[in-house]
Amino acid sequence: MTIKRQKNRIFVFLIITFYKMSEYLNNFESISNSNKSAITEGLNPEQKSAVEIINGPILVLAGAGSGKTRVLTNRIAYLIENNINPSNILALTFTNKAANEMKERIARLVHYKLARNIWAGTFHSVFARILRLEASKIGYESNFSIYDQDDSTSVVKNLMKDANYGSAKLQPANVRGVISSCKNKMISWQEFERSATNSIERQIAEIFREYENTLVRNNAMDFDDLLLNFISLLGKSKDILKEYQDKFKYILVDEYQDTNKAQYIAIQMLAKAHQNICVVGDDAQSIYRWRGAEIQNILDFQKDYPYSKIVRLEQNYRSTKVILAAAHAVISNNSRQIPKKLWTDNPKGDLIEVLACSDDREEARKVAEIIQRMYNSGLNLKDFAILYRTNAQSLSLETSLRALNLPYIIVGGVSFYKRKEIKDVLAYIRILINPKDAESLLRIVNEPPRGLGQTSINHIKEFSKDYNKTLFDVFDNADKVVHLQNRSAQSAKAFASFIRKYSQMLKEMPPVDVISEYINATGILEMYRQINTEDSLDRWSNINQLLFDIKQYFTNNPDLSIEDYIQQISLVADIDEKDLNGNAITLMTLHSAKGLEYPNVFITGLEKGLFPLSRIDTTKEEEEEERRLFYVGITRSKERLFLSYALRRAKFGDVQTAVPSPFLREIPDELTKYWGKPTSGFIENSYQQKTTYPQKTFAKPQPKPAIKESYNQIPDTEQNYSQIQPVVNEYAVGDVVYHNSFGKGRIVALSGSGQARKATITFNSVGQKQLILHFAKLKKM
DNA sequence: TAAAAAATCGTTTTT
DNA sequence: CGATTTTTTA
Repeated sequence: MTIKRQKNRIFVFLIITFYKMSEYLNNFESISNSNKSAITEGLNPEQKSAVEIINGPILVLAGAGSGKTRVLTNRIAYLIENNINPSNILALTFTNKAANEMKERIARLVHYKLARNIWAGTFHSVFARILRLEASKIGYESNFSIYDQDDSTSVVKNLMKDANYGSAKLQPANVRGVISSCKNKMISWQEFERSATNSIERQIAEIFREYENTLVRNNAMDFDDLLLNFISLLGKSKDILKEYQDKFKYILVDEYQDTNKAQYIAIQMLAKAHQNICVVGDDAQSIYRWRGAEIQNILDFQKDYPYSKIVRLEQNYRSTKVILAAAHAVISNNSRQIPKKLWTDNPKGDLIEVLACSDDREEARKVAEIIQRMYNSGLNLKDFAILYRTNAQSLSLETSLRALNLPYIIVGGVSFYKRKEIKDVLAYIRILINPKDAESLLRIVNEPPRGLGQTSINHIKEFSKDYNKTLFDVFDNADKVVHLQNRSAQSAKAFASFIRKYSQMLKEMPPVDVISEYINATGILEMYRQINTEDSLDRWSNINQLLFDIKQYFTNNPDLSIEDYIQQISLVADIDEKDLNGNAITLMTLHSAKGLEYPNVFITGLEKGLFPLSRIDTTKEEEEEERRLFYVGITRSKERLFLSYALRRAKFGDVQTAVPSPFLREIPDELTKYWGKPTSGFIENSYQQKTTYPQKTFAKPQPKPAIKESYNQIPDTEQNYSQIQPVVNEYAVGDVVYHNSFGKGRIVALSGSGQARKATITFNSVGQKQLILHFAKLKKM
C-alpha cells in the first residue's frame, strides 16, 4: 500500500516536473543566458546544499559572515535555472535595500528579464502591494493611506483628547506602543479588553478600539495592519488562500530570527500547501524583540516543519580570527542559543583596540584622528563605520569629523521624510489620493493659516461624528455646521473645493504636471518664504528639494502613479536610500548596521547603562538582546575593530559619569590592547589587570605592517591635521556647479555639515537658491 | 485666531 | 540643552 502510494507520488511528481520543464522551455528558453555551473561554483559543501535542496522546508542557520546573501541569491538563481517560474518565487527580506541588491545579483546570474519577475521586498512592501490589488475584499479601498509611527501617535493623541484621557502615566506615544505590540502579537482590542485588569488598561482598550475604527474610517493602515490585513485576506476564503499558495510556491525568508508573530503566521499560511520554504537566520543576531520579534520562531522551525532539513553555515569569510574569537567569547555568555561555532581560514589579524576616554568629546576626537591617520595611509573612507547604541551619540562624532574635514554620512536620525514641512507636503498629496484620510486633512488644514483654528475644527469634527460623515464631506458642507462662524465655514468650503479641483486634475493629467503647481497653490512655500528666518528658509528649500525629487521620480518612471510614489516613500527605511559607497565614513546605530560589513569598525559608547542600555526594570531577556547586539556590532568588522568608552558623557546639557561596559570584560585579555593612559576615575577592579598601556598619551596605533611607513610619516601633531588636503566631494565658495533643473550656478555660501550641508547658489536661470548638497546632485564644473 | 511667551520633556533601537 | 507643546496675550 505504502509503496504503491509512493510510486504514485513519484509518478505525479515526474509529470509535474515534466510539465514545468516544458513550460519553462516554452517561456524562457529564448532569454536564458546563464551558466549553470556559475551558480554553485565556489560554494562550500554546506552552502551548496542550501542552494540545491529546493524542495521541502529548509532551515539555514547562517552565522555572521558565512556567505548568507550569496546563498540566498544563488538559491533563487538556481530555482530559476531549475525551471521555476520567477513569478512563483517570494523572497522576504528585512530592508528594501537588501531585496534590491539581491535582485541585482540574481540578474547577474540569470537573465535580468527573469530576475525582475521575482517577488522580493520587505514583508511590509510586498504585502502592501498585494493589499492594493485586493483591498476591496477586506473592506478597504485600493487608495488606502499608510500611517507611519508619527501618524499613528497623532491619531492616538487626538482620540485621547476627545476622550479626555491622558495623564503622566498615559501618554499617546506609550499607548501607541501598547497597541502596536498587541498587534504584533495578533491580540485584538477585544482580547485586550477582556484581559484588562485595571482602569488604565481598560482606558487603553477603549483607545485601541477607537484607533482601529478610526483607521478603517480613514481608509488607512498602519505598519502592523499591512501584516494583519494580509493575513485576514488569506483567511477570507479557501480560494484566496489557494491562489496565493500557488502563486508563491517557493518562499525564502531572510533574517528569520527577527520575524514577529504576524509575519510568522503569514509565512506559515502561504507555505502550508507546497512546503517549499527556506528560512535563513541566526539566533545569535536576533535584535528586534522590542518590536515583537520572536526568537522562538527560528528555534521552533523544526517543530513547525517536522520534515525540514537543516544546513549550518559555520565558516566565516568575513572577519579575522581575533574578531571572531571575541565575538564568540561575548555571545557565549547568553543562555539560550542554538549551539554552533564559527571558524575561519582568515589570518589572525590585529588585536582589538580599546580606547579609554575621559569624556565623549575625547572619544569622538580619538576616533576621528585614528580614521584620519588610516585614511592618509591610503585606506578608503567608505571602509570605515562608526557604530553607536543611540542616535543621539552621533553629535559629538560629527563635530570631530567635521573638525578634521572628514566626510561622513549618517544613516538614521531625523530622516528627510520625517521633517515637519515634508510630512505636511506629503499630507497634502495624500489627501488628494485618499480624501477619507482625516489624519492628513487635519494636519494641513491650517498650514498655512486659513482662519480654521482649534475651535472651528472641533465643531467640524463633532458634526462629522454626529452625522457619520467624513471630515472632507463636512468641510464641503461647512455652512450646515451649527456654531461655526460664517467666515470659517466659507474658508472650509473653499479649502474643500481647492482639494477637489486638484484631485480632479490628478485624474486627468500626469502627476508631474499637477503636483508642483498644487503645492505652490497651497501657499505653504510662500508662508515659509515670508517668515524669512534661517529655519523657515531651510524648510522652504527642503520642500523645493522634495518637489524636485518627485519630478525626478516621474522622469525616471513615467508610467507610475502618484500613489506609487507615496507608497514607495512610506516604506523606505533610512538605510534604503543611502548610498554607502561614496567616499565617506558611515555613522549609524548598531541596529542599522545589521547585514553590513566594513574593514574597520568602531563601536563607541561602551559604558554601563548606555551599552548595554539599561533601565531600572531591565529583564534578563533584554540584557541578552543587548549582548546579541554587541555580537552583531563586533561581527560587522572584517579587519580592525576599535571599542571605545567615555567616563563622562554629556546628556541633556549636564554631564553624567559612567563606568566601562561589562561587555568589555567578556572579551579575553589576549585579544585586546589598550590605547591611551588610564584615566583618573577609572577604578573598576577587573580592568586593573589590563593596565599595560603602550604609551603615556593618546599614542600612535600599532600599524599594520603594510602601512607602517605612512603612519610614521604623519607626526601626531595638531599642525599636521590642518595641512591635510580638503576632502574630495567638498565644495567651496566660488565653485561653479551644474544642477539638473536649474542649470549653471555659482556657490555664494556654504553652511551645515554632513547630509545637512547646504549651499547657497546663484543660478543663471532662476537666481539664488539654497540647496542641500546631499540631495542636489550637483556637478562641479 | 494667531503670534509671542512660557513650560515641558526627553533618548533606545525601526519596518 | 533644544525642540516641541501649551498657555497667554493682543
